[in-house]
Amino acid sequence: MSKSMEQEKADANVSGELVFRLFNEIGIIAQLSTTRFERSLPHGMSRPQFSILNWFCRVDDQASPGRLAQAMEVTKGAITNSLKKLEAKNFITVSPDENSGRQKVVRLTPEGRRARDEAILCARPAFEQISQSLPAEALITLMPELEKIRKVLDESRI
Amino acid sequence: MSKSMEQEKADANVSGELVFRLFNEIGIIAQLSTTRFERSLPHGMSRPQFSILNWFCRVDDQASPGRLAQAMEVTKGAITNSLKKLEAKNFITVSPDENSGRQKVVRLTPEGRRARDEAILCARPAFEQISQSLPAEALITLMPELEKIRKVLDESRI
DNA sequence: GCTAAATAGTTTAAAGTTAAACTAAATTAG
DNA sequence: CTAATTTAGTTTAACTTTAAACTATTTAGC
Repeated sequence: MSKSMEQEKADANVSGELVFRLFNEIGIIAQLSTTRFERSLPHGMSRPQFSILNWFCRVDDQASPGRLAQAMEVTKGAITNSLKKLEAKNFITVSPDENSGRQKVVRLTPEGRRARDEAILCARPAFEQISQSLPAEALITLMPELEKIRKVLDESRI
Repeated sequence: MSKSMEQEKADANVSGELVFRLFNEIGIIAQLSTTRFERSLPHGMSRPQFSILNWFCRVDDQASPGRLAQAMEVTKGAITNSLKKLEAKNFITVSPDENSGRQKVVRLTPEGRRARDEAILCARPAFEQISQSLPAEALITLMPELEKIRKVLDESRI
């Protein structure tokens, strides 16, 4: 046994402290980047609203609210809220599912697709400004690590 | 000129896309980690409330609301809100500044300090569970990069 | 000195989130 | 086949956040 029990405990503390600082840093970055992103979005679109439209363009062209909640990693209530906003803007349609009376089917409208493309165009300058200050290599190293962290949070979800 | 203008533009696009995905990932991690953290906190304490108490323990034993707003990177309104909650719990005191009639002085109370220590104790298991699934080396590599990103966001703040 | 501009905090409105309670529909058991 | 359980979505209450309007104080300019 190369490590004493005390040492292991100390390691755990150090590591716990590290994780804590990590999440603090991530929290602040999320806050700053979200407000910046949202200010650049058109149609009074919010980040969550954009994420849903973007999901439809990248993953599938239809989905139940529950599937969206899982994909976005938010509660069902949050999705109900976002879908209402998007439906009011005619960016999505929500219809009953023929195969299941308790589910619904959400679909992107052509306007929704256009709005998403427009949003990407509007937001690009904000992101590019940042990417100019950050070497791409750093980002490329970062991404897999962050995905790992997300996965751990996901899998140990309560 | 080793790169054509087209290539540079393509790089910018790739980089912009990367930054975008990065912030998306960070947003989800922030959301998941915040809710998990808050569920572990005692006294119905929120992450922002804890952050303020923690700041007093680590940085300075008194501050104006404005200074706290800068440190936490939130608006003044958000700080006003958080300070009210903390004052109601007797975790801080807010008094008029003798040197400036428009400023206030916020101080940690002994109860506040106890609550912060308690919070750290309560939250530790949640963080340690995560740190067991993530190699410490990865976190150590991550931190400076995240700090760099935060700094860029800070400095280019509008 | 007196007016104009900047600064510190508060308040308000609108938005998003979670958690928990609630409805309605589909499964599963017995 | 009926009763209990699980599942899908909605609603509500409580919370946080931003942005903008507003008050009050301080500093600058003339």
